[in-house]
Amino acid sequence: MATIYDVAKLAGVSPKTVSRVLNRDAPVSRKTTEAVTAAMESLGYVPSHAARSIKSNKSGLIGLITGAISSAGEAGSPAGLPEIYIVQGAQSVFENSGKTLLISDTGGRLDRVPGLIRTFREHRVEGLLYVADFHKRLDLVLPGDEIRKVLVNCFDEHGTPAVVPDDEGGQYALTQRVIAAGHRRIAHLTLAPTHEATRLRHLGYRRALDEADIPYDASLVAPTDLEGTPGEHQLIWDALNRFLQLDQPPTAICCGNDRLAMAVYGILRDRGFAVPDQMSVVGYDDHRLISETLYPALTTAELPYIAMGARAAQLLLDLLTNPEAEMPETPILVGGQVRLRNSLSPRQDSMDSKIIDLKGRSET
Amino acid sequence: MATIYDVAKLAGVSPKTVSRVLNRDAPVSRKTTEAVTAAMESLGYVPSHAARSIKSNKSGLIGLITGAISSAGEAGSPAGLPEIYIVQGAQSVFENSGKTLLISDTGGRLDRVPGLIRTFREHRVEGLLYVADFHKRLDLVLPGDEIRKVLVNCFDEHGTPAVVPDDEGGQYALTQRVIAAGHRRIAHLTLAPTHEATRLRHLGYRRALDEADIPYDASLVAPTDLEGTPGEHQLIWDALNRFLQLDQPPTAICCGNDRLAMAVYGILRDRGFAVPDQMSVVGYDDHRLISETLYPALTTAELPYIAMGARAAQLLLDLLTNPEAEMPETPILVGGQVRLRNSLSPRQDSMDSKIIDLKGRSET
DNA sequence: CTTGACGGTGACACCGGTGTCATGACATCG
DNA sequence: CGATGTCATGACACCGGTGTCACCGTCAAG
Repeated sequence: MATIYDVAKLAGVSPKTVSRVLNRDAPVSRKTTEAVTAAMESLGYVPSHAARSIKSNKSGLIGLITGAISSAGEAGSPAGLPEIYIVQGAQSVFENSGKTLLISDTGGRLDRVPGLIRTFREHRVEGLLYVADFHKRLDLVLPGDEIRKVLVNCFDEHGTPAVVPDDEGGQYALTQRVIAAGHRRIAHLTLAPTHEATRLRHLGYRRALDEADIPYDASLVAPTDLEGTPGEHQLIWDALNRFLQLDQPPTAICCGNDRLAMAVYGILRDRGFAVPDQMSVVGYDDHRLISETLYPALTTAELPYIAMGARAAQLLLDLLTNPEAEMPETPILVGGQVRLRNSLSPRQDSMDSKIIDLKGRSET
Repeated sequence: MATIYDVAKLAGVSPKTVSRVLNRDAPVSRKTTEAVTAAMESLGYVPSHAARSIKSNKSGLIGLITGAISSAGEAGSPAGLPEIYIVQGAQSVFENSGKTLLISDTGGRLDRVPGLIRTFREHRVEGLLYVADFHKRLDLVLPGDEIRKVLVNCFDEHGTPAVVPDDEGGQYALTQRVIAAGHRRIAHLTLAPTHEATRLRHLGYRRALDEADIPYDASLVAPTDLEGTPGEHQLIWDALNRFLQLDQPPTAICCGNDRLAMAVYGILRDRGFAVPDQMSVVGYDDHRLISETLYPALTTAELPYIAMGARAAQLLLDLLTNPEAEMPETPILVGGQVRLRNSLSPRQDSMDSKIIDLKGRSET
């Protein structure tokens, strides 16, 4: 690989002058510039990032740690492949700022993190993004203060800057839409109760009910702890069965995520319920592979992964550029859209006239 | 960030001795080693990759170009997010060889590739993987011979080393299983005819039919050109409708991928066909998010993305380690498993007694 | 005509490691 | 006991760039 000395010799100038042409940091005569440019061209010269960075002490690298890539492969990963979208959002922001992303994945094993951090430090990364596979609290041992860090899709107790989805607000907005369609018996088939998202989304669900003066009914709520395990279909089947045998069965079901909704479609139809005519179903995530392909297409709340990645990248850049920038004390919430599709239909059941209650009520 | 000089001063030795302790490339007394190690520890010293690589002229970096990350975000990406699995497979191999992956994505725009290559060359990457979003031929302008390249999930006309899925063999094995379950009227709902995978899988489908002496019936084959477009459901609906109105309708449907199978589930049920009792359905890809979650779970052929990524990484390492290594002339085929799940059931239809034909016939 | 400013250029040191070679202290061996 | 070899260590140059400073013209202002 050609060096700056090769270029200098070929152009008949000093290396420093070549450097000046490269960086345009001092006046160079037009004639010299042309000679140097021609020499670079003919040698296929590309400056060495390594040589630059030892001198400048700036690597221009950002480290990103994720479990997405590996955890995606094996069964039991609860959220599918979302982290990739986060990476995408971050990529686009960094690319425009001349930073290069160094991506490593944990292979799903947290004990690999120290090794990855070590590699990052060898490369003198300027900042670090840690991306979790689903919204969670964690207690990682991340490197000291010399590297700026931002957590994405997770948060810790030490006040590390973090960007997370607005699960409460998302479920609230989605449930509002279900209510607006006339439903008042709305089931909530949640994810595992230990998930942060489950807790927050349930709060949003209840807030929407409260605002519509719909009494909360615990018998309309069921968790589906297991994810990706063989017993999962049975668990969902049992939960649905309980809903359907209630005196006043639900007319709509909010599912913890799109994947759950996909399973619910199959089971409902197996039991002779048409979606959405006899039962409306909504999901969460807007995992398009599912939400757009299911028949009928699924109404769902967007989990704004791309925006989260971009927001986190922007935050990290701000922290790097402006050392005095105030670190956000609490996680930054990123909200998503409600995607209305065909799986949510106005309530057909005309026996129940309580729908009148809803009229005359304007949005809060 | 501490340097080797800081460590040397603290330990009371020369920088070169610290270097020896780091690399264990010359004998160092136990006492000195301990002093140096302690100094490194207390300073939090990590050697600079940049300084090492200018001297050694080896970066230890591998560049990977993908459209996965970005193309995943927008609608219309045919294959979902598969490239990530390829990245995973490659990651695991490189990690064990001390290589670090530099990942860039095209944002779905091929015109960005030259810029990415330029960045890679600045970083002096030793090798390059190009990962396509689905099996295709392409004609990329990749950098010259100084960088070793391997194409993954794609191939070109210039004999660039490539690793691709064995679509023909996969569809063949899958169709064999469908036949073994007793089906003889087997529809094939393909992807867009322009896809390489479509052509190859169709060959596999026909080979399996031929070997079982089942005559090929063109009326059992329909393409679904559009993917991810609004008219898609309608197109699938029409194709299924034609199948079902045949004199001898199919008892099993091979779908071009799992996504298509998911849509077929919904439409079949809408029309009152139970899966798999009245119609067996199989997919392709083994996209677990779909195949394991659909109800009933989907029989499908694995698209061995992880293995492809690993194979490509291994090939690239071989080419790097052994400069004389022979470059494979034709793309390397990687085969996958058939995943048997509940969507394929033995043919129930007892009116048709041709099933007898199959008895007495042992596998070929 | 002298002086100073500025355009244009090169010599040289330095960034943080590593390869090469030299050196001193011992241990081994004939 | 001197020659030789090994262990342990350091001095120094070098990798490929860039910051600093000095230098030489030229041209305009005083």
